[in-house]
Amino acid sequence: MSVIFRKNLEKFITLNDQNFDEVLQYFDHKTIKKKQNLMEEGDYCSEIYFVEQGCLRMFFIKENGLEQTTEFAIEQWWMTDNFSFERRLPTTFYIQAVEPTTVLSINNDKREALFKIHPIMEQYFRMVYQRSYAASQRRIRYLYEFTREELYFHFEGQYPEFVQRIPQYMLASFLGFTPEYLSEIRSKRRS
Amino acid sequence: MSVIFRKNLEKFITLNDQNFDEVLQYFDHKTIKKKQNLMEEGDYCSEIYFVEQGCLRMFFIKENGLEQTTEFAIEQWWMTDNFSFERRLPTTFYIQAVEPTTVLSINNDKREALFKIHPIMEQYFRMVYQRSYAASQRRIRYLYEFTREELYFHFEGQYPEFVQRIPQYMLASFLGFTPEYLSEIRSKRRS
DNA sequence: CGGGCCTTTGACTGGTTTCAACTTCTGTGG
DNA sequence: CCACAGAAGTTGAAACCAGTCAAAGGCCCG
Repeated sequence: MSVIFRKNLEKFITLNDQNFDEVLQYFDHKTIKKKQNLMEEGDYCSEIYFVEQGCLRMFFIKENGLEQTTEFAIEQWWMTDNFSFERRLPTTFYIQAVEPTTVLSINNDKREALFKIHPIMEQYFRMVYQRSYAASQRRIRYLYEFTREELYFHFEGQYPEFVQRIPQYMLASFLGFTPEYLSEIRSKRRS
Repeated sequence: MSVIFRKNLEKFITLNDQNFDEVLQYFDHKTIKKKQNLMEEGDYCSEIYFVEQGCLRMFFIKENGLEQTTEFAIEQWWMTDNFSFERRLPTTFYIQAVEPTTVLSINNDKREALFKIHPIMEQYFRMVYQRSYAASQRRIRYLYEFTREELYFHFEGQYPEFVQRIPQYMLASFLGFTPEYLSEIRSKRRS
C-alpha cells in the first residue's frame, strides 16, 4: 500500500516491489484528527513524518502566548523538528493536524537500521534534505526580499489552491504578520 | 593535505588514509582574494564550496540596488546556491570572499561519480544537509520570534568572535536591518 | 597624508501592530 | 434541521518599530 509514498520515492530512486515492501515495514501508519497534536513542546522529537493525506502545521508559542506557525506540510512533504530529532533534545515546537491527516512515521534508530539494509534510502534522504534545504534557503531570501504584503501576493501566486485550503489566520501567522493586516491587504485589492 | 576537510569528514564518517586521498582527488582547490566573487548572478551554480580557511558571504541585489547578505560561511562550512545547483538553473546570488579565502570545490557530476565509488560520501552529505536544514529551520524561527534588536543580541551571544571578524554593515544586512539601526542598538547598550 | 569607505547621530516617515468593537461564518447539541 | 455560541474575519484609530535621508566624524589603506 501507500501508493503516495512509493510515488515520492520514485521521484528520487528506483525500488522493485519486494524492496519497497521491505522498506515500508520500517514505517508506522498514524491517523490524526483535525486540531490533534502529533508532537508537543517538551516531547523528544524522535520521529519524522511523511504526509500521505491531509495537512500538518508546525508552530511554537511566542512570549505573548500566541501561536507562531513556521511550516506547513501537505501530501508528500516530510515534517519534523530536525534540531530536536538529530540532537535528541526536547522540542520547542508543536506539530498539529490542520485537517484529518494520515502520516507515515519512522524514528531515528529504525531509520539507521533501514540505511544499513537499504543503502539507497540514504541516497533518498540525502536528496530530500538537499531539496528541503534549498527550499528553506529560498524562503529565507523571500523573507529578506519582500515586504509582508508582497509575501502574501507571492505566496498566493505560487500556491493559490493551498491559500483556499487553510484558515486566513494561519496563513497570516506563517507569513509573519497579523490576521488584521491580512484583512487590510485583501480589502485593498478588492477596491 | 587539507587537514580541515578530513577533520570535518571525521565528524560524520570514518575514512582511512587511502580512501581519504581518493576522495580528495575529486575536489579542486581555489584561492580567492578579499572582495573577489566565486559566483555571480547569472552564473550556473555548478559547484559547492567547502571553506578551508577564511570567510564567504552570499548576497543578492535588491530592487533598490542594495546588497542583501543571506549567509556567511567560515571554516568547515559548505556554501552554495542549492536551488541553482540542484536544478541546474542560473543563480540570482553572488558568493564573495569577506577575507582571503581558500575553498575546496566539486561540481554536480563529479560528486555523483564520487558517490558511486565511495557510497559513504552519500551518507556524509545526507548528514551535512540534515544539519544544514535543521540550522535553517532554526534560523527561520528566530526571524519570527525576535525583534531586530533581539536578533542582534542573540547572534552576538552565539558568535561573539565572528561579530568582531566582519564589518558591521554586513552583519546588519545579514540580520535584516540597516547599518544605521545597528548603530542605534549598539549606542543604547553603551549608555 | 589624503580620500573614500564605514560608522554614528538625529529628524522625519511609513509599514505593520495592537486594541477594541463589530460582523460573519461554522459546527455542534438539542 | 435549527439555534446559538464560539471562532474567524473585518474595520478603524492610535502607537511603535525600524527605514530613509542627510550630514558629520572616524578610520583604514594606498
